[in-house]
Amino acid sequence: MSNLTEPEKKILDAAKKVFETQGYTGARMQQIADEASISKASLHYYFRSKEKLFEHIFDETMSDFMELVSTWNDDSEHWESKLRHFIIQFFDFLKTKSLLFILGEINRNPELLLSRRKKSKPKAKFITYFENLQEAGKIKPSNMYVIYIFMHSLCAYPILNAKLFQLTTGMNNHDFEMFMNNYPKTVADLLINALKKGLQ
Amino acid sequence: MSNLTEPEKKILDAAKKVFETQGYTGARMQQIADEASISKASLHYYFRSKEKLFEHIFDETMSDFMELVSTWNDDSEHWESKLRHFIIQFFDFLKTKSLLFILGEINRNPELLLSRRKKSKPKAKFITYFENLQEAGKIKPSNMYVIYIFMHSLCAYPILNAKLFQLTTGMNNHDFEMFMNNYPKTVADLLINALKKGLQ
DNA sequence: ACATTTATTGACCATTTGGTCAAACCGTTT
DNA sequence: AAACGGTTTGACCAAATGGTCAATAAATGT
Repeated sequence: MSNLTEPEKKILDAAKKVFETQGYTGARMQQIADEASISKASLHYYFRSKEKLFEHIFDETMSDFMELVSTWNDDSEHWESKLRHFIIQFFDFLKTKSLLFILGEINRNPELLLSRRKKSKPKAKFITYFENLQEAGKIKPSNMYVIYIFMHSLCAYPILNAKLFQLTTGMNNHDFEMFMNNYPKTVADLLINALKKGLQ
Repeated sequence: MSNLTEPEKKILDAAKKVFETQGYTGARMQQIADEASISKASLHYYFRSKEKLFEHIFDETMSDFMELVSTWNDDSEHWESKLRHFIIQFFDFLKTKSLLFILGEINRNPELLLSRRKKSKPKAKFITYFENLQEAGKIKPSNMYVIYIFMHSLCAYPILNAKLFQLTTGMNNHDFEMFMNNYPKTVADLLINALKKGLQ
């Protein structure tokens, strides 16, 4: 249950849209107000400054992202189907949220990460999960940091870079969409194969 | 041999630095002028407007990028060492040039790609190169578009996302640097293995 | 019905920012 | 040394932008 009022939600939705496409410096308070169908003065009534509003959006997007990637509970599901489910979920998430926004803002102002540091776990649950499986002899030895980074890269980059991939491969929108429909399965196959046979 | 004068080069270097860290909307003409140690009026003397200057930088960065990824000449080198060399080269390139800048600006204004479209090849040479190898029976059948996207993702994303990976894995700067030193070899191994054994 | 608090907004302000321009500067030619 | 073309810059401008505020309107309490 959100503790936000209706107008606050409306504003945050509008702000998210604008910040994610234009970035902090490119976003205009007037545009956010228009998107939320209120006056600029009202916008300032609810959120004191552009900076405060931005922090809200950034923290929320970042928080959603961190929550997803750190969710790796040790339930009864078999690791293989667990991994497949996660990858599907990850793709759905990435298609909605703008990871490019986060990366861009971190690049612009690396100190943005400091506020998040305290709230994050020291080691991704993903890594300990598979290290445990490995110690139990259920999968072959691999550097789980590598697997972790492989998974993220293979999932995130094709979405961030979709336009450029279309350009360099010569695929049109439709072909690329078809291609991407089948892509998550391909990624899952590769990772499962790597885990079963070991990377190094 | 560049056909640019000395002051033009100095300005473009300064502008590149500013645009790549701040983005188009965040970049300030005054900051570029300061970085190039000239007055803002001089800056406008050489490049009529911020837009013109931006187009120069964007096109140059984009052009360098396209040139690298489309360079895949069919020389005598064995495909395996060729791939290893390319990956090393690709990493070096990505560490220098700001791909995040390009992706961010394309996201902000997708029409930026239209100007580049005519100059790009319809199909990356990488893909035809390996499709030929496959037809010659030297490697196992794979979808080369998948291999292409895998390679790009595994190379580019860990560099774009370095800060966030450090945060979620709990590695410090030094550990992450050590890790990334060995990473290109790991990527090459994976891709070569996939090509030798076939993906699907 | 009246008073009080909460929302909403048009008008306005100070600052920033991309861009201009006339004047000064400098090396070369005549 | 005067004239000339290219270069440099301080001073300036118009537009854009984040933010403020007094006035008004709507909701809420008594």
